[in-house]
Amino acid sequence: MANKETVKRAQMIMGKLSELYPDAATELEFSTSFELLIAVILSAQCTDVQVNKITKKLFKNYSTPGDFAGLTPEQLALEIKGCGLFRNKSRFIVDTSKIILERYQGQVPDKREDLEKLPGVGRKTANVVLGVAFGQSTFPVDTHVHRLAQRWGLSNGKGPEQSEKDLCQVFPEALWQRLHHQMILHGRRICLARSPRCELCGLIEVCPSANNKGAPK
DNA sequence: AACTCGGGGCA
DNA sequence: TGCCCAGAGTT
Repeated sequence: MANKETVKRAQMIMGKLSELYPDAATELEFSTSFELLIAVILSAQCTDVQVNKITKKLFKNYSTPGDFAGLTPEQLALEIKGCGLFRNKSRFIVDTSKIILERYQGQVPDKREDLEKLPGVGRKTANVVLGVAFGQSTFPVDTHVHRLAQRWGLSNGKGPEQSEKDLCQVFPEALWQRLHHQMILHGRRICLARSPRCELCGLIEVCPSANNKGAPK
């Protein structure tokens, strides 16, 4: 359990983030849970804007797990160029579509254990799908969220799963999805991985790592 | 634990 | 023009 100081700092951070990024939410556009799943797989190491361009085009020609299961990875690779890692992603998507078709009657599973068995779906992707498509309370932790949790002293550097646990302890459940997006925005714009732009940061009074004083990097 | 995939975004 | 990834799988 987090100590009192940590909880208090978390509350202040939460307040600042809601001022800085009041409307943060997923930018992924989708009309079915399957389309969301594909979009999230495509979004690895890539922006949501770029993913939206690709999925929009893609789903004019293919829309169901059956459609994608009928493709070869090489065929699909041609359709999803532009979001990076396309050979891996096309293989993941074809294999995942086959499994959804054969094992889950064409429906995207809504249980974590099932989602995480799908090729290309790890903890972070499963958390996004569970949260956005199925309305479950999850805190997706990517590299940005993990890094900020360390710098803010809300977690102890034992990997993203530990960050997820710790963040869920100190932040109210109703705000997990929003905080996830707020932290991603802040991580990309201000709290950069290599050289954080503390001079532009609105959380400088609250951050134990601000300007490299003390605390985790 | 380190490596791989890849084109967009940004300095 | 070079560097870093809005991750997950493999070795």
